[in-house]
Amino acid sequence: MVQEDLSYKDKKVISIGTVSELTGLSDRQIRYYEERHLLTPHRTSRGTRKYSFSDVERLMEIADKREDGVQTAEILKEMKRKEERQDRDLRKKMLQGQLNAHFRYGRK
Amino acid sequence: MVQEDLSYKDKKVISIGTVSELTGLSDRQIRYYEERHLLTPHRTSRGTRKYSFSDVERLMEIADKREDGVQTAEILKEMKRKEERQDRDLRKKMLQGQLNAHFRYGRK
DNA sequence: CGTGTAAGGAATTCTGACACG
DNA sequence: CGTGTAAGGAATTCTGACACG
Repeated sequence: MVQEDLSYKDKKVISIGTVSELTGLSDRQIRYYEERHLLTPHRTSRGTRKYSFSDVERLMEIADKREDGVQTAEILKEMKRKEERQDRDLRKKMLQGQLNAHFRYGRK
Repeated sequence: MVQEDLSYKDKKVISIGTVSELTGLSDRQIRYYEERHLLTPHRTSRGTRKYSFSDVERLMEIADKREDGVQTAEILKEMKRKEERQDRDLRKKMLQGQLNAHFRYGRK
C-alpha cells in the first residue's frame, strides 16, 4: 500500500504540457532545467518527455530558488548535497535494521 | 505524507496514450468504457482526456472482467455495489471516530 | 455489444537557432 | 545565464461514422 503510493510518485507518466500547468513554468524553462541536469525525465520510444510527481515537486523547488535569484549551477550543487545526506541516512538506517534483526534473532 | 500520496493517486494528469501503454488497452476501448460510464476522465480546456492512477487501476480491473466475458453493463453494476459498500464503511468509521472523540473528551 | 479503422482537423512536442542581456 | 519566440516536421488526440457480428 505504501509501496504502491511511492511507486505512483516516481512513475514517469506526465507530459510536459501538464507539468507546465502544474508548476506554472514554461516548457522552455522545464527543458532548460533538464539541460542543466536538474532533473531527468523519461523519454518514450518516440522521444516525448514523461515526468513523475517527484519531478513536479522538484521543479517547484527549483522555481522557488530561481525566484530568489539562485543560479541553476548553484541549485544543482544544493541538490547533490541533499541527496548525499539522504543516502547516508538511508544507509545508516539499513545497517541499524540489520543489527536489530541480528540481535533479535531466535528470541521470539 | 499519506495524504499527499493519495492525492497523487487521484490526480488526473495522464493522457490516453500513456494509459493505453500502462493498461494494454486500446484508445478505442478506453473511450468506450467511458461512454458506458465505467470511468470519468478529466477534460482539459482543450478537450483532451486526463486520467489518474486510480483510473488506470480501474481500467485493469475492467480488462480482467471483460476477459472473463463480463459485459460492461454488469461491470458497472458491480462497481456501484462496491462503492456503496465502501461508502457505508466510511460513514461507519467516521461515526465511530466521533463517538470515540466524544467519550475521550476532557480526559487527557 | 464491443472493438477496429480511415478521415480530417486541431493542439502537442521536439530540435536547433536567433534574440536579448 | 535564463528565457522568449518563430520554424517545420512528426506524433497525439478528438469526434462521428461505417464495419463486423
